[in-house]
Amino acid sequence: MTSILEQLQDSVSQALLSAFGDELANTDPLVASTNNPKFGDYQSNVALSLAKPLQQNPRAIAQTIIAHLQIEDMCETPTIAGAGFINFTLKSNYIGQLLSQIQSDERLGIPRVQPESKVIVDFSSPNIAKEMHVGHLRSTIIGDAIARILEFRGYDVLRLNHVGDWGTQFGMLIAYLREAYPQALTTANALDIGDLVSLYKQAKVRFDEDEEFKQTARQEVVRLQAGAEDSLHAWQLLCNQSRQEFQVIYDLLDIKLEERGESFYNPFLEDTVSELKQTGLLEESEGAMCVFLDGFTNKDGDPLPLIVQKTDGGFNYATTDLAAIKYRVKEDGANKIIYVTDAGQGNHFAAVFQVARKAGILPDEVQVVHVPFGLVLGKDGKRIKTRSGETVKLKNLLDEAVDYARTELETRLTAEGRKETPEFINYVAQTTGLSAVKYADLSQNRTSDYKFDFDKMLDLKGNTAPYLLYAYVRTQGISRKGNIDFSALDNNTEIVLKEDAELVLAKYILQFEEVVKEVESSLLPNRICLYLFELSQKFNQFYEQCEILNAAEPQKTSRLILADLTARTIKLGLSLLGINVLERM
RNA sequence: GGGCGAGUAGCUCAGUGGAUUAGAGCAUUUGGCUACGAACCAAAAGGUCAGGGGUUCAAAUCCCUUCUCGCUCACCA
Repeated sequence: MTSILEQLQDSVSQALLSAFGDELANTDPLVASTNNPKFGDYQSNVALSLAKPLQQNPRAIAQTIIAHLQIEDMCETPTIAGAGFINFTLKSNYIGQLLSQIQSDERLGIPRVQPESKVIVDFSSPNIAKEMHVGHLRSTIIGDAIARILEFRGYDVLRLNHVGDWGTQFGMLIAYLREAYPQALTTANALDIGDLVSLYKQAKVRFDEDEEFKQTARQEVVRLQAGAEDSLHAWQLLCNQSRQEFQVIYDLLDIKLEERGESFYNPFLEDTVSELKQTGLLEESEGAMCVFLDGFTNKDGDPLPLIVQKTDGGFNYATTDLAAIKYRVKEDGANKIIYVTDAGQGNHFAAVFQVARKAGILPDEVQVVHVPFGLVLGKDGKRIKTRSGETVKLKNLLDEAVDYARTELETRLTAEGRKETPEFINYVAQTTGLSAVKYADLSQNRTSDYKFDFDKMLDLKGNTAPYLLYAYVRTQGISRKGNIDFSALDNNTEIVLKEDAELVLAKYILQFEEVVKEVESSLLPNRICLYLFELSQKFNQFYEQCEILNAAEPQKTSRLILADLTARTIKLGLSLLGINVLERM
């Protein structure tokens, strides 16, 4: 289905064309929904912007546009307000028709993109031998939501987990274990992940303080990259152990990912560097092989390099990222590559993208997008640091969220005198708790820093997952109470919309398509959250004001359809965020 | 010092050029359960959109500038 917004845009564009000719063929019709119901449902501001080029009074222009508009089916006669705003009010029978259309469609009228194209979403990407922390949580939750949205829209999405299983940090750990806990390098699961984390910290301290150890660690990386068997074996053991830990989190959060770590690109690193050499971009500087960048300078104003081969001969993450781009373009056939990482890596990606373009590794027609997100701050507003100690353990965090939800649920059950099975309680607590964590993260604009606050995150009121879940539960309560099968509702009945609350809800349901399409390009899932929250509010108002089960026909069926469409929109919307609904809670 | 980002109600945040009155939620105050689940709804109160210039018929939004805060600036990722 073409969204109402798109229909109006097309109509206004057509009217501009027939009224003023071809010069206005590419003029943005400036249609948007109104921010105040007294101005109708949609508005176009195009007349004001045309006043100067056309040398006419904007109200006169608006009048001319209206005279050429052909939208009798959708709208009442448009009106002119203020300086020259054109206001559109949808006809209620047209709204009813649209609702009937989406009612019979599993996708609620939202089309798939044509033609299908391939998108890689690179997200989560924890580091081997380290525990996942809240920063990975953001990447994981946001990346998963973006992948789900694009999948729903019909893109061929490849979800890649670019795990940190290579590089200097790794040599550092193996070098340290070799001297401190050699058995860990030969025996599976000799240490648990918590030990590995603290050993990593110790190794890091030595690496920073002890020049000799630093050299040893770097040599270890080189040995690894050269394929030394004992190093590889140790590395494999550590990876497997970490992998099991990650999977616990992914299972809990219902995240599907294909692991393709940095090491995967190891065989291609040398070729990548020689390719750069052939293009003439490569230069040696202070012993390292670099490509100097445009627009990046150091303190003295000199150009900054992207280092692709270190003085010791080892490669680094820039090399890996370049090799990964090449592989993803040539082998995976990606049309677009999305990287979901923290905003601090903005410079790195800008540099890598620039070099990849220059070197011809990244063709013009392939899009690369860094999707940054803000820092994770503690409740005190200070950064929760990755490498310097105190991190929130993800598993504990998630468990705590579920426990909180369970306590709250049990209190409520007691207060209401309800008896539920332990299975029900566990399931509801788990869904509510994990949803709350995901939703708290997704409902904020991802570019801003994220203040990590248990109380706020687990608050069951306001713009939170439980509010939406509860709105959904209410819709299902209607069908239970009235013994009504929503899916069996007659979709040939004319939908009658008379009350304000009905109309407001109906129009808002129809805007979901616009929101999904907007998020598809902006990659800001918080827009979906905001929409779902407002939809739930409008439903609650409708629910409060309009009797449903005891209404007379044809109101009753119309209202049941509204309830069903609300429910399906919430369910679909939440599924795009990786959140499951509950029938009862 | 350079680059990037941020500064909107007591708190957490929406809002990437449009309308007398800048929006939510939380917290505060008040009202509503013998209609489908009150985890709800209704109402009140709360703002020189960091400051100053500019562009525009129209600026929280675009440009310039100052201030404050954060992230980042070659062999970690």
